[in-house]
Amino acid sequence: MKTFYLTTPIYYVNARPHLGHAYTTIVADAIARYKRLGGHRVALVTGTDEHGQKIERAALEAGVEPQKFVDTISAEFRSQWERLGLEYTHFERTTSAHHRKAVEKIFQAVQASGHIYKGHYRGRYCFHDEAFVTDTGEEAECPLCGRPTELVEEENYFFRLSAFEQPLLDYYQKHPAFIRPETRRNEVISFVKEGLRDLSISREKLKWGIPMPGVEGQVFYVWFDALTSYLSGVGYGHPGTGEEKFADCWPADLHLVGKEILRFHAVYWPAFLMAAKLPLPKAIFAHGWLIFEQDKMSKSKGNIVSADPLVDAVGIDGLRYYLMRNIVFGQDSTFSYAGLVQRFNSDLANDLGNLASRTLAMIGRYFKGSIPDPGPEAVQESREAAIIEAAGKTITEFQSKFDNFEFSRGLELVWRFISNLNKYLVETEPWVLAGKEDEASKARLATVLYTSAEALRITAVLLYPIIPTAMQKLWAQLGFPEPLENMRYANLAWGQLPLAQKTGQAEVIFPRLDKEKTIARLSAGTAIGKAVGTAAGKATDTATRTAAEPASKPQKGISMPPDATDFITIDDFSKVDLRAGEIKSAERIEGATRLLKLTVDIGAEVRQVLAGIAEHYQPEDLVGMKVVVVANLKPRKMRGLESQGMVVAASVGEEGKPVLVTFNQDVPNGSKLS
RNA sequence: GGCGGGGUAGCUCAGGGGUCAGAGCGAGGGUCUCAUAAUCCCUAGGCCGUGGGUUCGAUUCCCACCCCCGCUACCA
Repeated sequence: MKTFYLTTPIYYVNARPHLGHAYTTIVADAIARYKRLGGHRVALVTGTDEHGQKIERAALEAGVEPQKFVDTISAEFRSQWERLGLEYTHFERTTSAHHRKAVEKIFQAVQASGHIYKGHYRGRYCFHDEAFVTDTGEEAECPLCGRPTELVEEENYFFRLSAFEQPLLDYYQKHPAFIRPETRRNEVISFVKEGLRDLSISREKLKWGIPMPGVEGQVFYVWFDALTSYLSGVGYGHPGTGEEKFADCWPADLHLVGKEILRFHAVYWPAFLMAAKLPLPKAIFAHGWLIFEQDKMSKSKGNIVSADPLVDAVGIDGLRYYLMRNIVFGQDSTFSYAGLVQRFNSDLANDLGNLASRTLAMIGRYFKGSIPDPGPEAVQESREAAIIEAAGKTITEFQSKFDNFEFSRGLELVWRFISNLNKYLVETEPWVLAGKEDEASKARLATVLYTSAEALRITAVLLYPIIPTAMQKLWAQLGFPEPLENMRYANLAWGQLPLAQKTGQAEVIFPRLDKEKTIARLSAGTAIGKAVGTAAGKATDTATRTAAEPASKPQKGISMPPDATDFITIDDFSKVDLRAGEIKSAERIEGATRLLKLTVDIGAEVRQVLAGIAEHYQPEDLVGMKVVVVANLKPRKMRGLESQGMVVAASVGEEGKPVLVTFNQDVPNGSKLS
């Protein structure tokens, strides 16, 4: 059988590893373990994407060579995975020598098939975001930052993406499971149907990249370089043994990506591969984002959640379980400390942990810690038959859910089984049986505790991919000397718990957490970036969206009170020219749901100001209202209209409902606030 | 604007033309005592977004509307 090969994205090193990165990688690790128990050899490649202008610049600002800069951050990713106990077979770096060979090789293959040509790239460019801006008119502003863009032109090499429109559509059609979830697949198809433009794959002005072979002064542009890591990670372009490994692994069985980079994986990547005459990956799964509780954590303040404090609070398995169980894989999910702690207590501590604890305690007490003999079938009752049947069903259905990426559903099934067992113990009352002297009761007691222990054994095997450490502990407590990871689902069936096996040392596997205290502790110490200053710390500031990045939107809501390092001086404050103004007119803007166009009299002049308050204010209610205007804010165009300032409003609640600031007595228009 | 997804109990969601619309969590009450003050049992009376239509009957089908979200290309 071919090795099951899956990948995480290779993470861009302009941001330190955070919970979003950890999420993707944890899922990948869980799938890898699951596949191993399913009898597959598994290759899991993760890594870091280390080229590009952002990196070049961040290194410059940090005062180090780019290579040194990326070495530092890349190492942080590896140490993060180590702290999380994540196992991968290869960590690819795009600055490695063999990756460079792989990029050259695939480029030559694509070139040989005639899909590369030299052309001129002409477009508007935002220097701040280092982004090319398309589909905009003259003097367009950057959609990301609002700053003006400049027209640039350079000679580039292009990939003839347009030639792959139909082949891609055909491929999607023939392989319905290629892009998942379904809704993402629809998006990709509709994107491709609108027509594909050729893609420039090289850059002239960029220095920090892989040089294009045979061409002076051009380096590969991001995706041609980055995506190829999926090939170089399993030996593509490596001389010697690489060939063999590549043949065993490629095509990849699964690329796990965040939804924000799906298009590159579902359109560009297959097109590159088709052009290079390489087989296409079997599946690409785009997961959603973790949306952080906005009043507790705020990206704008730079305190993106790191996985480390979460692990300190609930353990690696607690975090893994939460992410796999609480999130419907593929969908966005709100992340909250309360949810994390609650899941831990109710599912892991109360249900599973307690079941293990009570079962093993009774076996210890009533049978001197040796697995009792359930006796002949005659002494068993319909209750046991029901448990046995439920176990069988759980084993098969759990796998069918997991095979279909429905992790939360699969776990739900296991917990239904666990719940059955807790109920079973209450109904059979082994502690009562233990107090009786007759033979029938003794036999019954043995049956009940065997049943419970055997059910735990099966549960441990099923749950190993999700909560490996805890299940290995349970495994040892059940008395098994060999590692749990050697088990195979194919052999998993009722009745394999060896009789008279001595159980191990009893120990609580999931100690219940004090909810209030844990949440308080988490709220106090989850920020990264500030406290952990290194030469590379600057990278956080330029963080852009990466896989599973939290909070894609500008943060609203109540942010944390500033700590001492956030103080500004009075001079800083006085840079902001705040003026009292009177709203003279207000009207809706066609096609805009949130924006209102206001004219505000600020004394010396009347300004046109656009405000995103249409959802909460009626235009007619605003006229005549005194408001506070930021008068020296750089004008910016929105919806084709220029906004010459902003009105100040409180941002209330999770939705950030705006409440305009006004005065409690009349003030002349133009009064300066200080 | 176009395309796609969605609006169901406090929360996260499932369901699907017809017995009282479901689950988990949370909350309230009760129970046992083997166990991690855990388990187990009972309780929640939710206009199933709004308005029409089809039908003996719609939350489930159709139409319109409102609201939310995603995609609509070269930051990664």
